Amino acid sequence: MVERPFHHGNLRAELLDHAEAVLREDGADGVSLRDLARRAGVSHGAPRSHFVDRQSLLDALAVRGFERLGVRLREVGAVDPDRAGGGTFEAAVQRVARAYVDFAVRDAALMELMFAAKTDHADEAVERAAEGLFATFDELLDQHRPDQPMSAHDRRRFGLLFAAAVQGTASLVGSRRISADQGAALVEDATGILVRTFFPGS
Amino acid sequence: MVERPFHHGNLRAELLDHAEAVLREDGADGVSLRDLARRAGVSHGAPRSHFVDRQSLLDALAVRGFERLGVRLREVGAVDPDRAGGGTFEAAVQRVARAYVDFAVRDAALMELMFAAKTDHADEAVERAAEGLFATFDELLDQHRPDQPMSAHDRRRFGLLFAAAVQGTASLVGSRRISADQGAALVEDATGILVRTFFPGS
DNA sequence: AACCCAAAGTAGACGGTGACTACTTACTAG
DNA sequence: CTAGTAAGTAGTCACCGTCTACTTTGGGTT
Repeated sequence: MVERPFHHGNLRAELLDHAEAVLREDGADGVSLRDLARRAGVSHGAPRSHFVDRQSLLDALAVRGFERLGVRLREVGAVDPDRAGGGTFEAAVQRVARAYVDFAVRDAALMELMFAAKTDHADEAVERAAEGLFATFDELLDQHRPDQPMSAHDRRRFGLLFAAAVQGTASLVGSRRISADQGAALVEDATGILVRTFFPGS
Repeated sequence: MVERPFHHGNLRAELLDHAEAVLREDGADGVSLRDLARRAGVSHGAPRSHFVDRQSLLDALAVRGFERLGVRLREVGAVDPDRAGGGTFEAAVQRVARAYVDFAVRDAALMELMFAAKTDHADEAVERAAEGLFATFDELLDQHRPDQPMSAHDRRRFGLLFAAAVQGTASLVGSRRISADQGAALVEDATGILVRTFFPGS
């Protein structure tokens, strides 16, 4: 790391890292390309080599967010009989729901970026990343109890209902309309209702 | 309305009207105090007499949004036996849910403002307006069928679950993760499940 | 009627920002 | 060795939010 006259290679990632920190601290409005350049010790025009736009920087943050959230949900969502706290399908869904809301609490501003209302047409990479997250939901649902098969129609319903429940709770918590604790209880309640509705036998 | 050298009285409302239009057209980022002043035919410093901040203008928009949404939901939420399309409790809840999502579709950017992730402490007026909306939910629930009384605990649960469902759907639709039609079907499904869970007899 | 005073609007300035352009440096493939 | 390209620099421009000092307006007070 000796005296690099020109930055060498990882500026894009460094900018995104700083941006993530600023985002957590001051929200999306606090994210300025010039400030990020300053933090990276680079001229104010340098970010333009990696992001044509300020919006494209924010989009890249959103993509990262979707990926990070997806990884976290997959970590937590496996139906593992040996896992402490229950290896049932419902337990796995509960863990995913809880992790989703936790993510929204910790990174409320990032979450807002990921689910921002698009006036003009959205960035393609963001859309792909979002679809990837929904695909992760579907993977999770494929772990349901094989003795109670789910029709394709019902799996789709469950996926959407689950997404609405966790996203709604995330939105309410992120905007401080309810507390983080209330959010945790709420999403647990909602998930329980969903599981009992689709798997009455449990 | 003849030749008013100084604007006379309704500038605040006019600014908010223009702001609402710009918000719908270009999103919150497109709302500029100077631009609004220009549209109102007023000097660039004039808005400062009514809004100390750009943020305070946006907060006022959010308050207006909560009020408008509340009015709409009350219009639609009465359990009226004579109403076409069903005077049952479930029908009323369905209409409210549908109106909520419709609002989010039509005014996605405004909705985003209303449920923005607050980094610093929120505006007091916005919080009051938001609480007013939740109070409207509670009013609606008080119309439930008297032959199946609801405990205070369950009413609270229902209110939060309903809020999460409609807000989650609104968020998914507003961010174009699902289409408006999918959102309408989704929120209907969710509401149906909620009603059947809390009023199994229906 | 004269005065005062607060509210509302004007005008100018300052620093910060996103975006654009022309230029330079470093690296790499042929 | 060299040509070409990706990455970074530096300067400029228009716009914006905010601050300050000043002016206009109109309603009460005495």
